[in-house]
Amino acid sequence: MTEPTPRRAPAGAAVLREDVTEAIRAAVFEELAAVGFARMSIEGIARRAGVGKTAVYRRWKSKLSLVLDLVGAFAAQGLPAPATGSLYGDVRALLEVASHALRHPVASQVIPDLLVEAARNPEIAEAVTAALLDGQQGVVTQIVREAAERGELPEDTDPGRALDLVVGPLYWRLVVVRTPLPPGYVDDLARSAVAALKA
Amino acid sequence: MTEPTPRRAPAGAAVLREDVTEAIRAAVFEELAAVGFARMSIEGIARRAGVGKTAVYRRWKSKLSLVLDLVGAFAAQGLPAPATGSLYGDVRALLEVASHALRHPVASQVIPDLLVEAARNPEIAEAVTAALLDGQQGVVTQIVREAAERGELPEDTDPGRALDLVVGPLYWRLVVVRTPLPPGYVDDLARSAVAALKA
DNA sequence: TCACGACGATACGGTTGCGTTCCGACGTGG
DNA sequence: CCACGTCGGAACGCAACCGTATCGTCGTGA
Repeated sequence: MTEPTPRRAPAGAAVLREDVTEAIRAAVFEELAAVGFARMSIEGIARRAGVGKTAVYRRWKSKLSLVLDLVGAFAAQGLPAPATGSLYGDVRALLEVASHALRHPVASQVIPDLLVEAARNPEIAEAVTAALLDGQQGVVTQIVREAAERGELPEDTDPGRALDLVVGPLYWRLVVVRTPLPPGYVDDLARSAVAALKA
Repeated sequence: MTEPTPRRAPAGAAVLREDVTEAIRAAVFEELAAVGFARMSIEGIARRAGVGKTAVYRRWKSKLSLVLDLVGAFAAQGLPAPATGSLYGDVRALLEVASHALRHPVASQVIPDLLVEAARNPEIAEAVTAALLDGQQGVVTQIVREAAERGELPEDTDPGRALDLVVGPLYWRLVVVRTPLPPGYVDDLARSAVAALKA
């Protein structure tokens, strides 16, 4: 007489298993990309990760804290500021990194999804701001400051507006319009952004 | 003996009542802004509109067709193209209209929510594109063409990229960053966009 | 005048996810 | 060597919403 139901795989030990934790993390990103934060469920995450619901609840107390934790981990990474020696070079490098990130299929779904959710949930707003916006703002602020020191930009250039001019068009194109970028688009965009900043 | 439960209000006639239809429409926008498309339910709409679920199902067969119908109604309106006689004036007028729309609390929630949903649902994508993006693209295309005729822009200016440069920064600022606009921001942005286009 | 059909209300069975609680299996650290 | 605590799995009661059906009420158009 064989087992009527297939026996489950060997279980863990008296310590949270890191491979299980990692599987959950990965599943959250996939689920977030596939259905969005609003539709995402703990059951769906556990199903996708191939773990029990209990494994999730043992680590996080809710869907929100789970996502906040993951987003926070992103924030800790930080974003390296380019220092190419010219405003155009710096802007172009920043746009290159950003366009690479926003073309990633998971990121291009997750980021706007969380941004929309942030408009309804202050906790998400804070986490996303810290993870994405603050980093970009910091980089742009530094780029502007260095350009001002070189005399490429006026001293009183507003870094906030600079961020809008540099990142706004790319985000609009990649996330809102969602049309493929023609060759040389990022270069053209960097050129346009520099012209806009100097105006 | 009085009524144990309060009797319901007088009911309708053998024709779909327009006031009920309108109440549902309004409730959909409010619900869409409050909880988003993903979380929105027919029951919630009926509750908010103060009507029975049947009144909704009598008009639309699903949440999706309901939203598609409403979005489609927006598309029909069309967007007037400014003709101020100068590229700066036209761009400024367009940004003025757009910033006014995106500052409306309902629109600033509903539009990005539907755009995110559009990335997952082709039907929503088509409706939103027709309702919002095509209109804006058309206006920008005309503005660019007229500016080219005046010699303000090169003949080969790409209208698609022009839309990115004009609308992108404003959308980023109002919908993504969600920071209040300083005085004169739209004027500065129009100036910057014109400089970017000419570069 | 009166049949028709929309109205709100209510109830139905079904589905999904919630958060919790068991369970037996299992491996690690004391 | 063995107690501890995690493992996946299963089931729990609860809540919300689905889409449909059936009420009695009531206004309109023929």
